[in-house]
Amino acid sequence: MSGEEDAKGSGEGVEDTHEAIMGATYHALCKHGYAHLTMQDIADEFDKSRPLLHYHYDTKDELMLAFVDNMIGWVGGQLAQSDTEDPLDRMEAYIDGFVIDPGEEDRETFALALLELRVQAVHNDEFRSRLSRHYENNVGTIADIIADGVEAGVFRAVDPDEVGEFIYTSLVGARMYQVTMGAQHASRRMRDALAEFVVDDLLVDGRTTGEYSGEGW
Amino acid sequence: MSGEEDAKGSGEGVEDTHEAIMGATYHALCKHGYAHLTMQDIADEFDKSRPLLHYHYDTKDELMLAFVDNMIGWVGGQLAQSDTEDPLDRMEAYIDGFVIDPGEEDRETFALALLELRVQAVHNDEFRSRLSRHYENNVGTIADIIADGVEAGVFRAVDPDEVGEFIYTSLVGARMYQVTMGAQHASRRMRDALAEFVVDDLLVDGRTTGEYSGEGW
Amino acid sequence: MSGEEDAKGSGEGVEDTHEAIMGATYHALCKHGYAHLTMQDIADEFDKSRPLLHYHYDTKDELMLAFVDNMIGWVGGQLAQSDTEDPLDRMEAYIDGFVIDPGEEDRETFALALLELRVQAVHNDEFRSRLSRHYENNVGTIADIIADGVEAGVFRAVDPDEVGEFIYTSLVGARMYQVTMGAQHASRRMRDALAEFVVDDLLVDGRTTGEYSGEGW
Amino acid sequence: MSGEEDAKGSGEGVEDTHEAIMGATYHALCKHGYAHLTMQDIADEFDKSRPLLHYHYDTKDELMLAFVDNMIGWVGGQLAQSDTEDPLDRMEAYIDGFVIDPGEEDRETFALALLELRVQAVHNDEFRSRLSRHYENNVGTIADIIADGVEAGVFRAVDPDEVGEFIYTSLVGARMYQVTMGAQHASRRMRDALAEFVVDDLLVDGRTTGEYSGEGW
DNA sequence: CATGAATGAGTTTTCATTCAT
DNA sequence: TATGAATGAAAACTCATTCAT
Repeated sequence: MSGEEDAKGSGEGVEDTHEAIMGATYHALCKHGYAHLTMQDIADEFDKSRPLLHYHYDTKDELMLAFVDNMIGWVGGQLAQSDTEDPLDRMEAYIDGFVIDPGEEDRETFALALLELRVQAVHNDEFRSRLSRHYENNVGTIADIIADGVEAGVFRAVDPDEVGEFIYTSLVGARMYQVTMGAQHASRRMRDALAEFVVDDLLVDGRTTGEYSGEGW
Repeated sequence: MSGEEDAKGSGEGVEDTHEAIMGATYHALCKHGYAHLTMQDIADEFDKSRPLLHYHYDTKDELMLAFVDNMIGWVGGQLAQSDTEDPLDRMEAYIDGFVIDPGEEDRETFALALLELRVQAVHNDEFRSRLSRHYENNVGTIADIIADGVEAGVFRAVDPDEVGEFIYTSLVGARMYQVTMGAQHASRRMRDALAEFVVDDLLVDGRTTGEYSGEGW
Repeated sequence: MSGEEDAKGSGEGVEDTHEAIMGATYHALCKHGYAHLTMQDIADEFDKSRPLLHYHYDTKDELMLAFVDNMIGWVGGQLAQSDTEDPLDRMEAYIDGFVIDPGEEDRETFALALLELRVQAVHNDEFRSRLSRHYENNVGTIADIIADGVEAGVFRAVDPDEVGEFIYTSLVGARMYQVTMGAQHASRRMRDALAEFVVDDLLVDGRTTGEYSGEGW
Repeated sequence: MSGEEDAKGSGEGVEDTHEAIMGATYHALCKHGYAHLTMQDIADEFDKSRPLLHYHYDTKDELMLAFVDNMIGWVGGQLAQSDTEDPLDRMEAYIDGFVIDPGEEDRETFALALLELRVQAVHNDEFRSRLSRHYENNVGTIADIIADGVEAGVFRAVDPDEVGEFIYTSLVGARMYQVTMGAQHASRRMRDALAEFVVDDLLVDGRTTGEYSGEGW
């Protein structure tokens, strides 16, 4: 009987608690913003006491660093998925991944959290080294898609890194506009603009991305 | 008139002091980041004491709000200049205005300060309303250039607002990548990419922007 | 008998654990000092966890009190030994017992621990009553030696308690100087001075303590 | 008019506050002991707020260090006085300075405070270097008296440093016994014993210190 | 016995703000 | 204006102690 409890109760208990702290940190960050985030704010989003945060993470900095890793890992998991081989489809999936439609508050909130960390990174070397690698991976992912497309003859011969960075930073810029200024649909308008000006331009032959304003490419 | 009030004062002293506080705030913000910015940090960049800041601005929030207005005014002054009528030249000037080359630390620092404020805006309505208008102006400026170009027959018929926002948010995204992650030349690469994929595409007829990688268009 | 109580226990396990805790407390006290001593510090010198300390001693105060008793018992054991009857030899042994030569770090450390407890005693009645008795015993021991010497006609007729306290407090003062201020050899210099000014003076007749600076009396 | 106010109001204001903090620290230290001394305890002995302590001394350590210097300075002032040239009188004054009679609670309290700091010095290099110099001065003072006495032919030829350290450490040992264990009169008994066994022995010729138990030598 | 997890009560420290001058 | 001194509120962090297992 107690064995059963152990298996559930303490088996993953620590990991559960760590996850709970990460979640509490996430919610507190979104609610208060990095600049005003206190350990108390995090504890308030947590069903445990404030000192417990220090039991698991010695300092606030250490906790925030773990949080950065956690956020990155989360995003990394999202991007990895791709169930198709077609470069155009993969590019579509990649770009669509940045679109946040009204009502998707969770995703907007998440994007904001990442943005907050990104700005802190300027003043925090540990943050920067982690996020820097993360953003390079993001650029690398789209660059790989482009490279594959070029090789497959789907895209004209362009520098995958340059165009990849162009697409990525544009998407991030639009998302920031949407998230910080409440510019609704900005990320979707960016998707459409990229389809028209970039993807369409990359396509060899007469293939086009079709209607840009609709859901499908 | 203000001289009348204070016979022994220095006439423009108040304005000077306000300017000095804005400057100190700017330097302190860049050095410490919004999250760790204290009134003492600001006073340290100033040759006056901490209480004097409160003499001029009742609270820190009020000071920061004044600082936001100050920053926006500064930028506004920059963008207004345009000594040509040619839409292509004006677009070139607009886009080039976002390029920050290595060594231009002042401009990078300034972009960072603006970015810090932008992120705070999410949690501060006063900030947001001010910055929101500012960013709409920025988009409006490039949209006007495009509209003029379309009307002049230089650019093909596109929606000026959509393309303007595309260009603007892309530029800001690239600048953020450069500023926060130390991605050198990111803003210049964005300029080149926009020239190739957007401006070139907009041009009616055989006109092109020529060499994208060089200094001139 | 205690084995009966705990069939699967290790017989003297409890005592062993108590001894281990006392040892850990001793090492932790010497390393960190009473003022900064934490239960964690003690647990760190132990191969067991912090809560186990509370299993054996309800509170920190209780543990420290047990530690005081332990320290006193330890010292008591040392002083009891005396394999001679000659008062002069016994006095020599007593005084020499306070000499700590360079390299005898263990004894210096021990003296320091006792000193720390002594100072705490000022603010802790329980400590004081225990240590007070202890120090009275120490004074009593040397007083007895003197009394025996007087009775045996070896020492001239002095008040054993007064001279005993003089010798004892002087030795402790010198040891403190050595231990707290790093005054090497201070305890040995005290031994020599006591031999010259006190013991020599006490001796009846032409007997002298001989060379003071050497090992023997 | 305002000049008058300044001269009194703010002229010595800072020094007054510093002195008040030192005084509050002293009282709090005596009341609670170093091990349990908190900034709050100090503030409680002070008519100002807790943060003000940090305004004047950045950290608790810094405050305590200033306190050590303060204590030493205090003692230094006491010892410096000597209105006679006679070595024997000066030695009498020196030794008597260590006697604390019942009722002299202030002096007992002061001795305790110094003792607390002394024990902390073992774990605090800054404390130790300061106190070490202080104690060397104390030994040096009595050694000088002895040297003068030897030169003047009042004392027989002994090593002033050795005998000085003997006298000094003995006095401190007795005072510690009195202060920590409540051994009333211990310091006075030490005075008498030193007079009988040491001073008397040092005197050349038939001069003696006379009755030891009375006030005069 | 033994421990990882958890917590309440404190401790030092920070900081925006105010006050007396 | 200008500032040194002062403070209330809250911040991060510590620590003895307890609890569930």
